[in-house]
Amino acid sequence: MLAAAVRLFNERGYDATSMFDIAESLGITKSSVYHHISGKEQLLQMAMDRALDGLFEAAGEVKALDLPAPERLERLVRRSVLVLAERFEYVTVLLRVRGNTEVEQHALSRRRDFDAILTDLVKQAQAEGGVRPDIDPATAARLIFGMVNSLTEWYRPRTGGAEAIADALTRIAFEGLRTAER
Amino acid sequence: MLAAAVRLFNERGYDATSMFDIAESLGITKSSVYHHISGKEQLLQMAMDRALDGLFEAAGEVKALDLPAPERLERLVRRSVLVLAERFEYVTVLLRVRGNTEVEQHALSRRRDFDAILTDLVKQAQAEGGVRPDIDPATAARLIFGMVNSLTEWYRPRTGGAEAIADALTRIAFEGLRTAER
DNA sequence: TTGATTACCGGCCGTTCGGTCGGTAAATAT
DNA sequence: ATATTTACCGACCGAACGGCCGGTAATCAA
Repeated sequence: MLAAAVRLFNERGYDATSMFDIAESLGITKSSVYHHISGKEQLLQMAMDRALDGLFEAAGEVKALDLPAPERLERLVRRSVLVLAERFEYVTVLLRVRGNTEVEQHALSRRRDFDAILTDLVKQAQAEGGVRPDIDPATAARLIFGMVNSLTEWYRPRTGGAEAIADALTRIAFEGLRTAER
Repeated sequence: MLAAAVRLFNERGYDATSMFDIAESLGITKSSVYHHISGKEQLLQMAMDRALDGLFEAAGEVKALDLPAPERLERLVRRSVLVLAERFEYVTVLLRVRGNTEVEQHALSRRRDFDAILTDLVKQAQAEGGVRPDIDPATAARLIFGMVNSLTEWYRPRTGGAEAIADALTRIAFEGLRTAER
């Protein structure tokens, strides 16, 4: 049921999806939906938590690695792409909330926490050398993860391996588009 | 009035913004709003057009330049950042629509046209050399512009020059985060 | 077999929304 | 001074929404 709801949220947007729509897509009535969940917001909450848990899990694993910071940064970028691909629809929901309700604001708060972890990792990588120090760490972190998050706009899980995308993305992020000579 | 509406759209989302909200923020009544415009969707339409016109204008100007493709690509990326900063709220609205109505689908169609222009430019740049050929042009175009578009998520026009952001972004996009040696 | 739990349903309620309509007051033109 | 256009308003409408309630049918435990 969560899956059905999330699919509709992404198709039409959270606000534009009615409880009737969700019920209809499951072949039951609206009343029956309320037998299983407490309300529309709970579905949103569950979806966002699923996405956030995946991201923090990835961050935790990478943190535990005994590697130089630039290496850890690259791993986290790559892992984030894979989490996004795995939990695609949930992450898509997460990245669209505007903070209108308390539930949404709590999710935004967790996103900011994740952001802080990233910024810190970039900062470390710059300090250790291996990542260019001429870009503000917070800006770099946001740009790189802006690129990652933009996947929700066009990537479709069916299309093919998330690894190929992760490769292309990390290559651009760390080596850039420009070829060495010309 | 368009500016007031767009501000609210971005604060709470298009669906969550009522015509009453818009009227209230202008100090007039809902009925008065309808004296000036035909409906809520027209406001959305106008906002999205303002954003799209800016982007296509930038694309047209860059196309007219007598420069190698990689150079034109970099200019377009930079110009896009500046357009996004200039027409920030309008672009933000544009990048949030899901295609629920005909008006929205028309905007999405124009976005796809812009995307095609970009992909083509990347392809040319790869053919001329100067941009790494080992990444699918469509993927590269989407990732780079995903990074650009992600600015709507955190950039705030007040904060400071858009040029600084444009510098950081093009540096990452073309040269990458990694330093040459370490 | 019986009792309880679980899944489901039709019908309803209060609210909010986008939009309309008839009419008034101010500004502008003649 | 008068006519016309422009800006605005209060009251209202039908539709859609999230959610609730009382009740029924199926499932399952004893």
